[in-house]
Amino acid sequence: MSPTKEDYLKILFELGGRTEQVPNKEIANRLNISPPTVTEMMNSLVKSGWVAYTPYKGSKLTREGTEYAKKLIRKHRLWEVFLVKHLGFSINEVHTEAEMLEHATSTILADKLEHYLDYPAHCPHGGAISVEHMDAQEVRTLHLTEAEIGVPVRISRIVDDEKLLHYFKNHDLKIGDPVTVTDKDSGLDLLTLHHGTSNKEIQISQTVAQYLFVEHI
Amino acid sequence: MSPTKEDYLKILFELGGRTEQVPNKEIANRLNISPPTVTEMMNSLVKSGWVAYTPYKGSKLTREGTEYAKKLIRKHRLWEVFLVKHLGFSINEVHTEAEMLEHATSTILADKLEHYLDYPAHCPHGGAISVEHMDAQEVRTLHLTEAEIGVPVRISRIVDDEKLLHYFKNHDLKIGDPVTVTDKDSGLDLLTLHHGTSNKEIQISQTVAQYLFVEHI
DNA sequence: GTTTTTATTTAGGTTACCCTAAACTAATGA
DNA sequence: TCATTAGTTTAGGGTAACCTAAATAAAAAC
Repeated sequence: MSPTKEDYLKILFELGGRTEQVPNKEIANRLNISPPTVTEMMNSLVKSGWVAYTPYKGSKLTREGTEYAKKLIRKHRLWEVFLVKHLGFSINEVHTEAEMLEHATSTILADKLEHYLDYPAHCPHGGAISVEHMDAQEVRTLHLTEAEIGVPVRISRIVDDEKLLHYFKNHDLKIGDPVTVTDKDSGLDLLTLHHGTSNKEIQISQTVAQYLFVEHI
Repeated sequence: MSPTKEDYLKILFELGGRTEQVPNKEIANRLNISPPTVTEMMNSLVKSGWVAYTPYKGSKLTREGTEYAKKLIRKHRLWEVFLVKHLGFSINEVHTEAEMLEHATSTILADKLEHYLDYPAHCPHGGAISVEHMDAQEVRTLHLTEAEIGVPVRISRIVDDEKLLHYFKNHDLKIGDPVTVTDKDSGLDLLTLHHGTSNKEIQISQTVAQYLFVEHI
């Protein structure tokens, strides 16, 4: 498996490719790659058994593909913990570094690293590290956009993407913060929150809010 | 720079490409690649300024190429220290892991890692870590094959290659051991040593002895 | 139920990195 | 010095991963 193909599997996972068919365009957007290249790659991933692909519909991960993606994400998150806790990187810096390291990490190395880090439960962005917990976390958590108006929730995870992390930092939102959605305006793509700790009103775009995960308190 | 090209620079450095012209065949052998591929790659490395290449003669690193190679070797050795000291890998296992990690390591990451490891002087195979020490080490140390008969020396460095490390382990040779060359037979490709710590006679092939470095005691 | 728009695919092309077979240089040795 | 051999290069070819432009399919809008 090449780093390139690993990236496709991971993105597919992050876009919900375990349960739903992910359209080519979304993958193309995320990876900054042209749609024809995605089609080509999907055919190749189908041949090696990682992906089930329906032309004009989209791609889903096979069971093997899902397992592979989870292992990659585990490696990614383990490195993030190491980089933040031991090397002193800031949460916003680690994504790019971990993105490179994950492809250069054998299973043995990941296991030894996990032991060294004393089996952390979550990465600095709140994502579950153990392959078993990843699914459980998915069940418990919901997208901020899905939270009901007036129901208090707690931010439990942020999809780790450099730009997104900056956006949330600029809006004073971080993991563990209690928030309550007070208004949703789809036309303006706006979501209004009451921020529990600062007691302030915060407005963020719904598009971006999709990448914030919350849990019921 | 691709990992592939980085490997070419590193091998060139290890084969003495700072000072001498390294023939294509040696590179081809080391990387398990066909000679025409090496020619092609050298032309490409010349174009980007890393290598000076004389057709039919061989390749030398430019100053920039040498600097680049040293930085890679530094990253490699830093990871080896981490893998052995903190993750509990054995000396023989770390080479392959470090070989992958080095290409995925930014300068910032290497710097932070070095700080975390408390600025180690040598990798587990005895190789100098700081770019400045690498040259100094070269001046001080000599190939075991160059050691004079009867003059006691100490093993200071082993080129870290999986097969070589196994070979030396099988012959009970490790870093720090005092040895004295008692005989050299070029016809049989044999080198006979008196091993200071065990007080035994050890015979190893001269071909392999080229990868053992020693210092005068 | 057409038409228009959007998404996807096909076709054809590029670069990086690898290969083998054949041609050519350079070194060796009779 | 000329022939043989060892090493290198040229020629031609392959796959992976990207691209753009054009064709086609599906979804949305009228």
